Amino acid sequence: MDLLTAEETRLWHAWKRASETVRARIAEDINAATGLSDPDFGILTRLIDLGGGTLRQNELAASMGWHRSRLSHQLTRMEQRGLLTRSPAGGGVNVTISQRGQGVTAAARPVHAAAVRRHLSGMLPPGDIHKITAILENLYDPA
Amino acid sequence: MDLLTAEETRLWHAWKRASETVRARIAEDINAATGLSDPDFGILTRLIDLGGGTLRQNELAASMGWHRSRLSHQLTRMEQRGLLTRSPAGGGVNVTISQRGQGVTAAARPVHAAAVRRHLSGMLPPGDIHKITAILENLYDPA
DNA sequence: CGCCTCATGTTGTCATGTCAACACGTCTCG
DNA sequence: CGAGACGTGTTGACATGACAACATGAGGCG
Repeated sequence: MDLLTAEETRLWHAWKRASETVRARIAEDINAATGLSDPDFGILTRLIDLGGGTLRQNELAASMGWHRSRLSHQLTRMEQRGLLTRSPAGGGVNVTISQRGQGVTAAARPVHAAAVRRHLSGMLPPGDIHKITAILENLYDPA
Repeated sequence: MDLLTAEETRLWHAWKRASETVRARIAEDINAATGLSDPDFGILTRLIDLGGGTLRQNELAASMGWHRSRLSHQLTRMEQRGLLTRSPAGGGVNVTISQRGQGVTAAARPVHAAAVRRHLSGMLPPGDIHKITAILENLYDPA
């Protein structure tokens, strides 16, 4: 068949609308409470959780699933706002969270947790969460 | 509890990654085949499917779930590329798809259908599609 | 008519995201 | 050592998206 069936179209529209809406709602909660954007928060938490405060720019990009240039632009903006610092390190660059970055991240975590529950996990059938997670993971990285 | 459990964090990461990846893959298929971006395609199909080729800018914005300024910017770019025209119409503006716009949209539809199947519906457990659609719809517009 | 209000778009500014071109080390191999 | 190849980042140009300020015209009401 050439075109989408009504059921497929409905799935496609629901997917797009849900993706945009959930992302926007959670981002807005975090931003209202802390001034961090969604990309800001993702980077800062990875610096702490994966690197104890410091990561090679390279590894950071891989863990975010981002291209180098995207990360470079984002880090430039975040560095200007004093959330982190960059320093050359043997064939690469180390990214280190600043004190201000640590404080803001600590403040953002519970807000983020509440937002994820309110706008995402709390809206899903409780018994299906594990299965849904597996389906989502398979979408972007098929087994 | 203050912070997310490991299971919740996994869901959140999977959600974000899947949202971005699926959107990007489908958009890239359409763009490679026709030069249209995802917003381009959304607007052109709505002009045809909802208005038979012409819609008030107002209605177009509502059907996309967009703010006026976003639509205005997008239409400016699309008008410059000859995909549509704008003309004042009693207290508003009529947006009309051009012939070129119609041709490109017709070419894009089967590509879009194939992309949705390859990157989204085809990756889901077949028996669960209806349930997943309902879950997604409930996410952005709770019953 | 003259003024006000509201709906509708437009515009400017900035953040975000994508892509291609470039810069700069390190490493290998001659 | 020295010339490339490669890995790693940076930069510039542009598309997209969010938000606020402004322009404009239609309607309502004196």
